[in-house]
Amino acid sequence: MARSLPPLNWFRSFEAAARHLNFTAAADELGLTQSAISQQIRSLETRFGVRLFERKARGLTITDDGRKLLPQVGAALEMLGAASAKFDTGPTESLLSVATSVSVAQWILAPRINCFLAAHPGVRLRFLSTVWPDEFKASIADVEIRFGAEKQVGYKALRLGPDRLVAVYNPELVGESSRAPLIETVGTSMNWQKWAAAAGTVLDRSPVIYVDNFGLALELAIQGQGIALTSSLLAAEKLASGELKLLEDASLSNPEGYFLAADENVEAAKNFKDWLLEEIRS
Amino acid sequence: MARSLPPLNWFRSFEAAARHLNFTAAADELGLTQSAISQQIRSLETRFGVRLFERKARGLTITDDGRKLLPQVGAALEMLGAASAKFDTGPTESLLSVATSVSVAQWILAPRINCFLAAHPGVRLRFLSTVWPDEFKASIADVEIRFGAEKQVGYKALRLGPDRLVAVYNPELVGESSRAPLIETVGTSMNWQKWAAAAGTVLDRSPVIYVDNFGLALELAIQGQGIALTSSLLAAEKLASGELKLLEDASLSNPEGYFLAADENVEAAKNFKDWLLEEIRS
DNA sequence: CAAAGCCATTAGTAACACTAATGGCTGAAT
DNA sequence: ATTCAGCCATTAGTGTTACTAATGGCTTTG
Repeated sequence: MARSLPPLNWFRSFEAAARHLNFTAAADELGLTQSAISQQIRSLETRFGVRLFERKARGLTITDDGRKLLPQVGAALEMLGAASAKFDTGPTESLLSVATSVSVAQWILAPRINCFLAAHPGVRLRFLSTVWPDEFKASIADVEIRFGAEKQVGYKALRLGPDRLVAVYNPELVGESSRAPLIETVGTSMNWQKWAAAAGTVLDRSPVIYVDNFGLALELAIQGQGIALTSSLLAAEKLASGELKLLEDASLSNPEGYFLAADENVEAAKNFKDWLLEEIRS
Repeated sequence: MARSLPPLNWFRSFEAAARHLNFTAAADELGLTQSAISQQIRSLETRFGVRLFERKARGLTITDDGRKLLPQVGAALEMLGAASAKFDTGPTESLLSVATSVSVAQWILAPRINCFLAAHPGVRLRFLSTVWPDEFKASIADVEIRFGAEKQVGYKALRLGPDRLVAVYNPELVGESSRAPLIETVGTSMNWQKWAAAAGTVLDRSPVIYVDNFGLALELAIQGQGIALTSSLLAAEKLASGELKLLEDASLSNPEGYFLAADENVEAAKNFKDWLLEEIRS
């Protein structure tokens, strides 16, 4: 997104034309003239330097380039359409819904959830897993645990912690060798360069594996696939048990982390929140 | 998409302002003036009838409505950016993108990925994790592993298997007691009723925990949280090692499973596909 | 208290996004 | 073979939009 994007109307016209394979029909659908559609598509083609449609006597055929462009444009338009519409909140059932990052589900909740259930008999749980913050799931859940930066979450959300960025490896499988592949998590402001700077060391290689959540990075480390930059919160038990070790004992404060928010009007949600905060504290 | 969408530039300005929480910084980033940003945000707020930001003396805070809007707008912008970037003359890097169900990432790929990397030195990996099939990630990935039913995936996709629906528990933590909580995975056509019918047994209780992917069900079982209905493909190693046991030795054919598709024009993707099919076979 | 930070508003205008009209090309129908 | 229909491309015109520079208001900081 370094340069400006074409106007949204160009994309809309492209998507409609691709569906109808006919500028005139697309124009009818969008309430424009055929001329406008023709000009927008030509502008888009000029901008991208490719032909998006072949013009035939009775309409269009889409080119390979046009076919490539279509899924993302279609999805983006749908997303912006949904974003512009109001969401319906589904009726809340007696079931406690927890929208949670898959990483937290795997490493924090899965080992401990029996304690919560034992302390609150009769409560049933529904987990809604997310890789990235998911507003739809959050809007229908009673509790949300999301990954992100503090300034992007509500002031009522509490960060789960302490949580720092650490480099971990499995000493049994990787050994003390520092030649193991580097594993980096994308989608955060942290990376191996920053860790190395904080550790006062120099990286002699680039990461080999990129993942999009700290939980998978941690799993790969445990499986001996390499040295992973991940969250100390997630890795806490494995570090305490010695199954994982810190590389260089260096850790970084991480602006992104896991934030917990609960619907204070739902008793079970409040209980869950209190319980989880206590679990992490101890 | 019944009515026209706001201009794309409004969404861009909104996203930048939400990131910076400062119109002036957003303006600098987008190469516009603060005035333009201010007007665009106001126009967007007027259009939606909600306040997206609270204005403070030293910048902004984002409202709940703004927070709701942000992820979809961010994702759509990223999509359109990626779609547009495809037509820039950027050389494709030697990074193999794998869009994969989190369950397969955790249970199948994480323990084995070193074998692939060892056999193909120089290949770097980027994992794009999904809970549900994600067309965007699939469209930008070289390999896709998706959960679903055969009739919903392309004819070229191969099912990973054999894979049946099994009920598993951790004998060490749960013991032989059949009073442990039931864990059920939603989003498939299978459930505890069907399993019981196939096993010729009767359920005397309802599930306590619902999860939305087989991988988390399996994790909960291993952690001793109960008896989980999950995929035999995912559970294979834990069953072979005895860490998990089958309840009643009953298993069901499952119409939903994990399907693998690779871009045959990408050498590394073909290699990955061949490797994974071989791994699962052995 | 003065200065800095930062948003809101106004007036002005270049650029854009469309329309109506016209023309060119191909395929279908006779 | 000829005519007609379908449908895209292009042009000229113009109303609207999207921006800028300038200014003002309010709060916070030093």
